[in-house]
Amino acid sequence: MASRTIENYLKQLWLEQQDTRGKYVPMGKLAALVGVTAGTATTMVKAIADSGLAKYAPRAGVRLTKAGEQLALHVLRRHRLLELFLVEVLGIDWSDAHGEAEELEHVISETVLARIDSLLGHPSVDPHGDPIPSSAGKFETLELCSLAELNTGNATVIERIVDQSSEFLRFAQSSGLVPRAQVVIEHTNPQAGAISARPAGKEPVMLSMVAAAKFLVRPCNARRGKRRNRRPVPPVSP
Amino acid sequence: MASRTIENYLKQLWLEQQDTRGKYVPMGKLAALVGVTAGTATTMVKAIADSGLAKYAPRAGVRLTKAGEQLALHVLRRHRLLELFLVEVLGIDWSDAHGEAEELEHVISETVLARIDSLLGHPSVDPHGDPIPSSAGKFETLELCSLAELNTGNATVIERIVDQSSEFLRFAQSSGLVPRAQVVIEHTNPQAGAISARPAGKEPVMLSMVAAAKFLVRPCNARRGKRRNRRPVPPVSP
DNA sequence: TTATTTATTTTGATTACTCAAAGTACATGG
DNA sequence: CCATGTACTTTGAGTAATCAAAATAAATAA
Ligand SMILES: [Mn+2]
Ligand SMILES: [Mn+2]
Ligand SMILES: [Mn+2]
Ligand SMILES: [Mn+2]
Repeated sequence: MASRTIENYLKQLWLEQQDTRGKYVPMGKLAALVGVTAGTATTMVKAIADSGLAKYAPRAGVRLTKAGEQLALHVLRRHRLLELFLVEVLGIDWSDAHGEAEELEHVISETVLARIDSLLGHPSVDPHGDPIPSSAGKFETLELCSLAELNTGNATVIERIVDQSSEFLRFAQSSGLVPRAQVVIEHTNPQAGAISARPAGKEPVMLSMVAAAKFLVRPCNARRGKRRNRRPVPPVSP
Repeated sequence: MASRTIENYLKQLWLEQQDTRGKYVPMGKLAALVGVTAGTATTMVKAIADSGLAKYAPRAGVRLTKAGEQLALHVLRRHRLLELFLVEVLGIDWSDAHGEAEELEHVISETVLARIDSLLGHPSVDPHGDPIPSSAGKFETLELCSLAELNTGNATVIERIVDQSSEFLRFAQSSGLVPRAQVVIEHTNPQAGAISARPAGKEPVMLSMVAAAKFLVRPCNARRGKRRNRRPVPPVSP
């Protein structure tokens, strides 16, 4: 069994290598994500590679093997099911669930996880709209675009929020910008780099393009003029 | 914050020193309970003593200080609330709950614990009938006697079971000898060192005195003739 | 191309926990 | 009062994870 330290490395690696088909994750990046020095990451990655869970290319970076991906997906499944459980069953605040799950994901047994899963009705997304991998390690992502890509007058439903920081989540919740909320784009101002979005039954909210890009929505009908190459897979978060 | 290793030492120490007012717990005993060699226990206990959580007397043993007791009681509270939660909310098997809680007790946050506590309605005993310390670290024990101390014809209610091993718990459950179950003593045979107990609506069960002593009951009216000094506090289990 | 900056790796040390085995204290029983 | 066995402590060594700082490689700028 992988230690909790290694589980964390694997999960961060998976999240990071998701969008970069085939590219290696640089050591510095991984170190920052896990929260250790680069030297520590190098040492750990070599150990992980020795156990067959990753491929390590000195001075280039690291990438999970199939085995490593499977293990990472199981950790991710535990994490996201736990997040949903904490929010839905225990009433833990949305913005705190992530931190709690970060610890629990390493100690929960398969038995308990299975009970949680069935208690929640085998859900497919966590409280942030992030997809939950199946127990077989299968993982599906919807094609979504973000609030930043919509024009004035468009109406959509928020499906997913790709920022786990409690501050941002608290802001999102207090504005009414939560998964499953209907939203209308009131104004777009490309010059100012900002838009105004109004969640159904709430006050309009000003969002910078950076902030707007964190809200993934559906349907994604009307595209802004300049867009040509839609991003293939949205950035993924724990 | 105490590491999970130290939390385990503290909890075992507390359970062990409960009934022995003032006596020191010998190193060998503690080592066996925690599952390490005697040398390891000695080293750890010296560290624990240095941090003020226990008093260590070489060649005599170790005893928790007030501070150590408080910490131990918080771990015990987490353990027992989790056991009840696993059984009541998640439907985990009675006999598995202990092992699961043994891990979870070290990672659950105060916030999550408080939610669990209120979800369960601030319970006072865990699934084995063991009392749950209050969040302030207060701890109450009922005066109970055991099935082994009753005479033929006596009827009582099982309040508590003082053996956490899954095998014993599975046996107890399948026999109907669970907390809150009504039981009648059908026969006592001091010569054979065995009794026969019949749970309401179930078949009678043969129990050795050792096994019978693991079921604590109430009311405790009729005492066997030979008993004079009733045990002050019953043995405690995690 | 050479020099400088930046990213990465290596080295040496530290902390927490553990065991095996050697050494020491002590109760006990002759 | 010595001899011995048992319980306990000490010692030496190992594993997992970490950091700070020195060494190295690669990318970039001059
Ligand atoms: Mn984690
Ligand atoms: Mn999430
Ligand atoms: Mn434990
Ligand atoms: Mn218990």
